[in-house]
Amino acid sequence: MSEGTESAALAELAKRRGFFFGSSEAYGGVGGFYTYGPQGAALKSNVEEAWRDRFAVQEGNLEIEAPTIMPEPVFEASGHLDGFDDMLVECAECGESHRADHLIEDNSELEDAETLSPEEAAEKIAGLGLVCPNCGAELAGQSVEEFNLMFGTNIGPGSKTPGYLRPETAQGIFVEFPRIKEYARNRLPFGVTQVGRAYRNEISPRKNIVRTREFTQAELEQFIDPERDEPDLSSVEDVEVRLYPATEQQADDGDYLDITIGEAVDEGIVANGWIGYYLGIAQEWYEHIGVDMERFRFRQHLPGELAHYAADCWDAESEVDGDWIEIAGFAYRGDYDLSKHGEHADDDFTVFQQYDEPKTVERAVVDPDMATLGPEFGAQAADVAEALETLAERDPDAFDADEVTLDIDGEDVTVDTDVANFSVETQTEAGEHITPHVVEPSFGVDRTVYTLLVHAYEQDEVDGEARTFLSLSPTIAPTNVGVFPLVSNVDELVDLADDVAEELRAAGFAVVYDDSGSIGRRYRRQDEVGTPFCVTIDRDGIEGAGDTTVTIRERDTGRQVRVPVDSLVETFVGLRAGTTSFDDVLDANEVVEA
RNA sequence: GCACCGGUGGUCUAAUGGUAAGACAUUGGCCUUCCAAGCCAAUUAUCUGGGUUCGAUUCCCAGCCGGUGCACCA
Repeated sequence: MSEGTESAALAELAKRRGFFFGSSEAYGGVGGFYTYGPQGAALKSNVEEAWRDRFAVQEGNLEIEAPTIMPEPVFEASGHLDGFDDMLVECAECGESHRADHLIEDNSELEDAETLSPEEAAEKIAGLGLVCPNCGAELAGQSVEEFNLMFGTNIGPGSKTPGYLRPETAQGIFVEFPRIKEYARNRLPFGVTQVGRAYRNEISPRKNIVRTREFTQAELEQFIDPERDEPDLSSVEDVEVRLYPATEQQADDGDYLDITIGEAVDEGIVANGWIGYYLGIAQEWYEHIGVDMERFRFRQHLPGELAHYAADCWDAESEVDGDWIEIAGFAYRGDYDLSKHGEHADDDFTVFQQYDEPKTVERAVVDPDMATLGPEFGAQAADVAEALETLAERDPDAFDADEVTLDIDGEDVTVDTDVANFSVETQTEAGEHITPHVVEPSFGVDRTVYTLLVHAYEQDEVDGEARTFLSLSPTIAPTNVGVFPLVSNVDELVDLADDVAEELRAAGFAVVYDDSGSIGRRYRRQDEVGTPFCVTIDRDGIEGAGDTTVTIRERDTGRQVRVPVDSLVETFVGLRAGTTSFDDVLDANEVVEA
């Protein structure tokens, strides 16, 4: 396919065949929201299930499901609210957008420009005669636009409890960390996954389901002790990946690096072993579900591209119409998330790590005599006691004197040293509280579905007629099997086809039964939704001596094989799981000549 | 959000200041055939609002939706 037409052709097919289409079209439509039709919903569900199996079940990770709405303080802690009141002003000359509040603060005495209304900010800009930092043009007269990337709402009656639709599923995991760590029995490392919706009020949704305002993420937060926990790379060290490191992107003749995970980690190209581990798993998973690995790469974020908290980040990218789209991100987030919640929330976001050997330490402690401090200092007594403890840790020598001087709310207070009951004790420390670091593989499910569809979209020619088909993997194809009586006016064929469809459905397959029109037309319908196999019941199969047989047709090649009807379920179980290939079925049965 | 372009049955296209044509698809019937067969019939459309006009799907304005570029994507 030539560039630029692939996604258009797919969008047309997606609408017509029930994969996805714009939502609420009956009411004029709404930007950035899509509805998955029957085929799309099934495909997406299969992708999610495949992800869940690989990243939660196979890894022994813990899956949770948190609400999509969380109260405001969560996002104060996470930093998502910072961008809430951002004001943008666009230069009419060069088109560059600037943060209006920052411009004003940089050029005036004002320090809280963020609190201005957009109208006030626009007046300030005009009043101060501000110019575009990029090209120097006057900004006066330009309107100031406010943008909120989070959807806000109110929780309960009235508007006393503001809340937001989560802009990423990750916060649901971080916020519940104190309880999850208990569930995990306080033993690092452990991973927590969540598949769910996230919401961003995008300024400009684009490229159909690639950037929407409501989307599905599959996220994994791997919690580790950076001092102790190393991933076991043995299962992925030989996995070959195509890397596009920052150094190559910056080089004039930058190129991809085809390399194994083991080498990439050894050579420090992928600096963190955990990131390397998940790149390897992701590589295999994408291949398994049918991403075209010739149109796939891992691209490292450039230094300027990194979020302020991320030490390193790699994106999985797939190629569509000549553009690369981000379909997953693998970020080393350090202890940023849990530290932030630890500071803002009441709960404890640390894990107690026991030392291999308990440590013996000498520690200066005080045991203030409150019976004396209470009457003497009244309401300040507790502060005095606390100040004594702090002083003991910081400057034990101060207790050598007869009295110590403390700073209580800016006031010097003198206390007899005796009252403090100062001593140096020998203590045994069994371990320490650490804030776990986070490695975050985060997958965009919708973009993965889109990639699968685009990469599966193929056209060929059968008997001089163009044919369109989706070469989806049997593992994730939304419809597993089409079942057709060759003709619809022979009761024996129709009855047997009904029985076959029913039996396959009972065995857990998504089956489409179709007896309308010509057989070729029915094959084409299934080709367009990527149904990998069709079963046709014909006269040859039910007449004459011997077992009743039917034919199975393979979507991509049109090859057919005649198999006993009794073997269908077993055959399709193998074909769907990928443990049997169609060639295996051909070898074991009678091939039908075209 | 800005700029440019576009919006006609389910889909893809045509045409038009005088009430919309075709293909494919869909449904029913005939036929019964392993790759979109044929024949007969049927269903289905001018994005929304305002303006100009005797009359607007057509021209103008605004909005909505989509595409592309810019910006944004924490």
